Amino acid sequence: MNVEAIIKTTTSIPLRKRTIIHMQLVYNKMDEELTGALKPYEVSLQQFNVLRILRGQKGHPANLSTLNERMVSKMSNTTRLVDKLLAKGFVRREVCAANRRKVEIYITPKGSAILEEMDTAIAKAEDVILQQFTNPELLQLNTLLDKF
Amino acid sequence: MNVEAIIKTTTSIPLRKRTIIHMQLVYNKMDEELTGALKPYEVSLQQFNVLRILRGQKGHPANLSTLNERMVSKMSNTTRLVDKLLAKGFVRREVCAANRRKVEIYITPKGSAILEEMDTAIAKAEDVILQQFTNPELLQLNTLLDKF
DNA sequence: CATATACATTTGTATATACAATTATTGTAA
DNA sequence: TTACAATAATTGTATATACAAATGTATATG
Repeated sequence: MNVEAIIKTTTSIPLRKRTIIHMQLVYNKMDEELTGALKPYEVSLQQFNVLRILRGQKGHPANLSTLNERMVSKMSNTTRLVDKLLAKGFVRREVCAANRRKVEIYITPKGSAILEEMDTAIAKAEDVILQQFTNPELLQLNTLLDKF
Repeated sequence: MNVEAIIKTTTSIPLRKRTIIHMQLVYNKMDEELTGALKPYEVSLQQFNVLRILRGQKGHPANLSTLNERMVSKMSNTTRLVDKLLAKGFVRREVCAANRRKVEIYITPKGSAILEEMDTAIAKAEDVILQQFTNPELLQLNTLLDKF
């Protein structure tokens, strides 16, 4: 990926600015690839992320604030995101008996099944995104990203 | 930035998946910092980007498709983005005389003045974002990002 | 016990963006 | 020249997201 070619500029960009633009370009590319992989399932990356979190609960329910904490991209409206998953039958939502302010959200068997298919699609997309990288390079990249 | 701590997971994430999540987290953090820097000026990152492109034209106009080509994050509705800059008096829009399908967009003196202020704010935000990096590390990071 | 405060989620509203269809203009080929 | 295709921008509409206010429930304090 050549930054200057993509944003069609001839003048050279200072290193710091270039780094930030670079990150944005890579993110856009990644996002496009991942979102595309999920398109057949008609779920967004955010919705996929929530389903994965719910699976990680291994039968235990999660409430909205827990979901929010664990989401890769926090958002201000998890209620409506869960509404969409609910409409598709991928999750179940109940009022928490012990504390009726809370809700308990579970992934359904239907949600689990579709999630497994999505996993495969996402894994493929990840391979495409990272195809140029060797393992040591990925480690190196992670080390650098830790500095942010 | 510790990925596992941020998304509050105890299980270890495979390197490839971790890299992608890492990129998303860094992007979110960057975006928050940059958007925050622009908040006092009530422009979005996208609008800032367009103003910068227009300045780069050095008096020459840009039409919508040119803007779209050069934007860091492409979008499907540059018309309305320019509408907002127009409403603030930061740009001027004219029908191209040579080809009346095209429009010619110029940055106004008011837009240029405010853009200079934004530059300062953005430069500060960039410093905050990259404060942990040495120059060689930034070069190394750019080299790795090129692989995407 | 009554009242105030904190908590968890939901709802209203404004704004942003994506995608498709439409309009207007220009270029091209029979 | 006329008809058709290509180009450039705009508009309509649906969906997404942010932010603030509202709702309902639980906890703490006098």
